[in-house]
Amino acid sequence: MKRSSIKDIAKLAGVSVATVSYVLNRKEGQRISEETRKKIFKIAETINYTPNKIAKSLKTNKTKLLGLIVADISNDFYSHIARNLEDKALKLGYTLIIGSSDENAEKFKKLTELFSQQQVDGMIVAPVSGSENTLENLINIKYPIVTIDRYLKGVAVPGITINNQEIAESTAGLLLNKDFDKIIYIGYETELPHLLDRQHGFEKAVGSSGKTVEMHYLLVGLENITREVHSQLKSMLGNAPENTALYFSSNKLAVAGLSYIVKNNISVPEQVSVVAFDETDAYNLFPTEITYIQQPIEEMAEEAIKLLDTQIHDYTATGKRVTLSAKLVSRASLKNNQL
Amino acid sequence: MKRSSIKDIAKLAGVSVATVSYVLNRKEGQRISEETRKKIFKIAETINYTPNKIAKSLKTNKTKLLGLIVADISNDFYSHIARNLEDKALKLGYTLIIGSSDENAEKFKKLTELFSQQQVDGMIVAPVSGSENTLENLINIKYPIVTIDRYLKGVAVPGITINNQEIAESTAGLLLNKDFDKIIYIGYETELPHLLDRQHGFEKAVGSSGKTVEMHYLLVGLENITREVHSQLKSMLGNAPENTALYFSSNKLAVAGLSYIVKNNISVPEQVSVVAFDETDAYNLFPTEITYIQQPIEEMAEEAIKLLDTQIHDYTATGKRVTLSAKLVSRASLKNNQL
DNA sequence: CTGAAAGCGCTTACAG
DNA sequence: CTGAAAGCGCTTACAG
Repeated sequence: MKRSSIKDIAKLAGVSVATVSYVLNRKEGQRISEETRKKIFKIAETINYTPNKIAKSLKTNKTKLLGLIVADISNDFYSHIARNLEDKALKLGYTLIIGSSDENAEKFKKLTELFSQQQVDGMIVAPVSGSENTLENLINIKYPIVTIDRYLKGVAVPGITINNQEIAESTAGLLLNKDFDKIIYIGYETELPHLLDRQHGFEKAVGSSGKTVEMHYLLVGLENITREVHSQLKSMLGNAPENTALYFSSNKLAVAGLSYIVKNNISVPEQVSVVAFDETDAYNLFPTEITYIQQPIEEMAEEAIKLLDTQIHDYTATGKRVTLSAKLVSRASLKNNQL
Repeated sequence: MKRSSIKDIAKLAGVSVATVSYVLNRKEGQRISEETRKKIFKIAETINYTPNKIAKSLKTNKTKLLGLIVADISNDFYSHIARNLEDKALKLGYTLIIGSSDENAEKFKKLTELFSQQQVDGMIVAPVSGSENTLENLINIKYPIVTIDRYLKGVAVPGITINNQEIAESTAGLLLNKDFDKIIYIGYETELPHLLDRQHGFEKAVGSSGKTVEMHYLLVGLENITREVHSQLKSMLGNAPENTALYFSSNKLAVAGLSYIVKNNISVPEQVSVVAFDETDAYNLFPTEITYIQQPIEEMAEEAIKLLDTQIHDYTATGKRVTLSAKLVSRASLKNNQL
């Protein structure tokens, strides 16, 4: 594979590489005569010139590359985040490098190192438990970083979050007002603040209601989440539950839980009402339309890129956080959902 | 953001940059005295040195970056492909840049240009209709390319495919042998060879059986696939279908179709048997376990990376194609599925 | 209106 | 065992 360079064009046009560079970068319209401009463009086209951004990057210290670290790109939520980020990034001339951390702090660190070596202009990350130090080191050297979805306690880095606690609290309130005989909460056992926020919001509503709710916590990143959820539901619901509400704090948990419901012919919302955090196409295959909490993914992506771009051009470690609002999409899986 | 360079280390260690480079790259174990080696490593660590791969790339003409172009990264199938490619690539020291073409030849071309400017060492692409020229130009300059999932007619480029025609034919044969009163095929109206292969395989089996099958074709990349499939099924199935079989040629079509079935309380497989190409988590929420054709995604990713790596190290435009086998996962949605 | 030259951070033959 | 030097393909003050 042989690539042509600015030098080749210069030689063919009988001008200096400087001139070629000026023309190709469309700088200072008046600088170069229209004649040479035309000649240069034509030659560039005929020899099929593509600029070497690597060389440019070395000189300008900008790569126009952005690193994205998610927990797992094959997860619905993150692949949609990635897709939206890709679009927004492209608009500002950035290209995305994507890596999956697998909820592993060591792998997370490796990815940041990799990205840093590739000289990405900035990173958008969904940090994992135990990656506080990694993030802090990046902040210390003023590497432009923005968190998305998640954040870490005590680490002052700009980022995008949603109103986790608030939306969980109001949703819980909705459930508590509907006089269910039993409310079951299926969430994660985790240190991740954004998940704890959701949990605390839920608990707060429960506390002030004076009612009891069965809370169940599963480990984040569990191998066989489905089996785990099934066995939990089996002991809690049995085969003939009545007037019960089920709250899932992620779409993965919801899919696992709904598959149990389907397999056991439990009817929704007659026997069990269901509310879930986050959406997924899978809901469409469930007999009842699922009530879920919808995150503003496109907006999150837009704000994340905007915030990162700002950091790149003018680094100020303010730890500015943007909070967006998730909303409850009320559908048939929640009884009397018009109330 | 201030980064330290090899020069900083050289100065601190009182040696030349050449020496530092040799040590850090662990070349020729004997060359440098153990003493200086240790000193250099220590200094590198204390000043937190990260190599600038951009500079290295400029010199070595290798970036260790791979470009991946899929139709849409938020699509289940492609996000899983991407995830597996990411893992395999990392093992060989490559990092993935990902872009979505949206089935748009112009966007596909733009992405290849972008990747080429970023000097990716090679590309893994799922080409779109109309991108023959783009691919050919890349091949002409001997850019290492591997196709995955799809391929294009008349373009000799190495790639990974599955036995599309064969698996579609044998699956169709299975359906035709089960004396359904009606068999309905829902596929795509497309020029994409891999999809045509599937269609032709299906048609071949139908032809040799002497039976009739209702074939329906939808445009690839349709905006509202769900509505379209619903309206098709409404006219073909009505509300009380009997002894009917439904074949979907992608997971997206299947999800659309199954949501119709769910909403209309049609029972599977009692009234309608269902077979789909490709899988998705969503199947878990459907009351009956879905019979589907499973592609060997991990193996496809492994072979793609291997093939591309080979091309990168020794370019020979042989157009070598690797064909892997998809297999039918037989479950309850197909009546008498033990036969 | 245009060119010569330095320099971005590395690698690597070559010389000693 | 180690260093001086060229060069990868660009950009950009500076000089004319």
